[in-house]
Amino acid sequence: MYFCYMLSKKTKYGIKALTYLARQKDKTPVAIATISESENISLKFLESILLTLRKNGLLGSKKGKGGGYYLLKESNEIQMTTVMRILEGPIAMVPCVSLNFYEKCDDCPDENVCAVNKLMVQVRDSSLKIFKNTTLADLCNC
Amino acid sequence: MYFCYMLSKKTKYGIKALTYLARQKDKTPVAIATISESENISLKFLESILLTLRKNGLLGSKKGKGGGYYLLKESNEIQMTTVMRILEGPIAMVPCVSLNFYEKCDDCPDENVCAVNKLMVQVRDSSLKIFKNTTLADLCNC
DNA sequence: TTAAACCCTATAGATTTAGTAGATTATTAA
DNA sequence: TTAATAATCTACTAAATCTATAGGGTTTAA
Repeated sequence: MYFCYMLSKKTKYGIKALTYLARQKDKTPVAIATISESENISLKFLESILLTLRKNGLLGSKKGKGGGYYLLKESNEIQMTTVMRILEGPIAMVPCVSLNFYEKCDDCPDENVCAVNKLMVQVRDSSLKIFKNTTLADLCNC
Repeated sequence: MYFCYMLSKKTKYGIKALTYLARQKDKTPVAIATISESENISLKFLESILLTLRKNGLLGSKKGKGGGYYLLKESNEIQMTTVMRILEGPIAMVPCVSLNFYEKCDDCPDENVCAVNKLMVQVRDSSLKIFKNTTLADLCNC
């Protein structure tokens, strides 16, 4: 059985890594290898994930000995909408329903009559609400 | 920009075809080609979609001249949970969160502490609620 | 005889999930 | 000051899987 609109491992691992960093007491850098071992994530894959999180302003990094990654904000200031948009892309399941990345369907003459649009608008709104009201702090058990 | 946990065209087309059939006054069979032209869906693709909907008990079919597909139930009796599960697969975005197709993640030692699990349970519940409370009739503007 | 569903196979292209190899940078120890 | 070390960063490659069709032939009923 295939899970069709499935969460990618990229996002899954990214969230796990972020919560790992959120559980740290201070903001001293944590090496990729440390997170990789603790969370059972392929090192090189995690490397690329943390890089995109850094490039999108969620993480800071320090090179060289004693280096690693650290959160740039407090964990209760990081909404899951931000995380999801960076790692997974738009929240909407159809482009014609996306707030930030709207695209018209070429097969659909009128969105206001489209059943798919009507249904997915609701799904988008409810998911968005959850992602907005949940922060990293809510997820990291601390 | 890629939509990562995107709705497949299979599901999209399937929902459109179902609402097309729901809008018919009587239950006389409608040919695939008719739906295909009206909804701008590739004929052969639609063929396979309608076939799976029939095999899963949503549609009836009639072969030969004047044949086609028709709804087996009233449109207000067809929940979108059923449609989504047939076309798209499990509602959950992660196997470890699925009600009907649960699978443990091999990387995750304890689901009760897992941030991804915690978040996705909420998303599953809210999506499920929408799909359960929406029927074909709600979507077909009639 | 014709029009329709049915069934099987193949496939280009995209995406995901990595793996491999090496470059660059910063710290630390000699 | 220099060399070693440890870390991030960059770029290429590749297997596996999934999507969205296309083609062609068979069966059934009017």
